[in-house]
Amino acid sequence: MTIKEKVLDKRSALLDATLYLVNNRGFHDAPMAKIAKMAKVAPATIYLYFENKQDLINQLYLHVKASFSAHAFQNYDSTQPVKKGFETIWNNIAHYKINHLDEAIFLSQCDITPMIDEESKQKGLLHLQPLLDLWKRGQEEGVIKEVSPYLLYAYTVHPLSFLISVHQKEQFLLNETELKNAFILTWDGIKK
Amino acid sequence: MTIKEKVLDKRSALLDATLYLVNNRGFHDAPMAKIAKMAKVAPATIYLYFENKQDLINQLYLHVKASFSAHAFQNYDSTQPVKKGFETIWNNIAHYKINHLDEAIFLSQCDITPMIDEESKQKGLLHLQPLLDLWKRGQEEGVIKEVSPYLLYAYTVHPLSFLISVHQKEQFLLNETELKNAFILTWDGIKK
DNA sequence: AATAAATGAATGAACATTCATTTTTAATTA
DNA sequence: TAATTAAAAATGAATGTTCATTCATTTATT
Repeated sequence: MTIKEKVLDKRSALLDATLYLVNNRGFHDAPMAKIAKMAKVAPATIYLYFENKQDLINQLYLHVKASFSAHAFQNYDSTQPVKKGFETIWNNIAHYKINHLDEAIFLSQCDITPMIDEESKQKGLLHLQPLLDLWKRGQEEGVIKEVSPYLLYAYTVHPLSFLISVHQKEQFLLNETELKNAFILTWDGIKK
Repeated sequence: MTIKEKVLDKRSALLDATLYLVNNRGFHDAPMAKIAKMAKVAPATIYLYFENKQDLINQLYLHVKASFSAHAFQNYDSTQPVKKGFETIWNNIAHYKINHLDEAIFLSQCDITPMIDEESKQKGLLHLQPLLDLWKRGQEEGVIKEVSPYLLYAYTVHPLSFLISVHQKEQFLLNETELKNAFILTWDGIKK
């Protein structure tokens, strides 16, 4: 393991521990000492990698958001037909959430609570541009309803947050069958 | 003002203050001292009305959830046609959220974060039964897709949480026109 | 040997909760 | 009605704990 890897390793362990604790106990019950212990590091070491607790949370948010976005546009080709392209992105997002449950739940928390600086949140939003572009093209082609992208997002991507949350609580099993159903509702909602 | 009113008044002021602070600063940054000050009461007084901070939050949750549910089924008549009945409930919910922004945002936080006991959350869920019954009837009549109520909820009620959150941040104006659009997406999603 | 990274213990602030008193209210008596 | 007393409600200061952050040393790396 190179030096750089070792450093990243420690930073990474800290981010992982923070994610876990914030998810399971909430921001109010994720003390630095616990985070350090879980990352197998002394409390003071956190401050070599992060300015303070708020900075740690902000950086974790941007880290997870970046990983999320990277997955979202895998294999996406902006020349595909609108429905096909949308299906690709939507499925990427759904599978990212299912396979990275903790990250998905953390992001949902961030979207809603005042845990993250507004500034960091704004940074996190930029990633979605290709999806907005696709929707615009869909509307120009008369395939997608002429409504605000906020509505489109609310009715296509956001429902997954809820489904993931009940899936995690084991109140509902979000398997491939249900995912197919979900996509039908998604598409029926926004198609013209 | 009768005695009973006075007592309820203080309890009420405490619930209001808690709602405000948790919404704007987060659970981790809503100290009992601040809550007391905002409710114009001494810190110790809180403990006459609530066991501890967790109990205060739990009771606030149940209080808001009850008020939400009361609104949700206003003027709802279970003998109406499915679409009509659903539209009534959905509109009630939408208008409750728009007219009680703080309450709506607080409920969204509760749904996602580990702020509230699972037990209290379960209690809060019971209120939705009439909507579940309506969906069941809709499916029997062949009007609504044969999918899990979790999916139906995710694609009809849950999107409002997101829309309210961007509405509150003034990134998007959720007025009557947009609400009408939203209902079209809602219905197109779940109708057979 | 010099530099960088990591540590554990120490610090001081913030916090939830308690408790000894004070204040308010209600009930009783004159 | 006014005076007295018992009970209830409310208080502000005090307590003990938890926590984020710092710092003087130690350990690892070059």
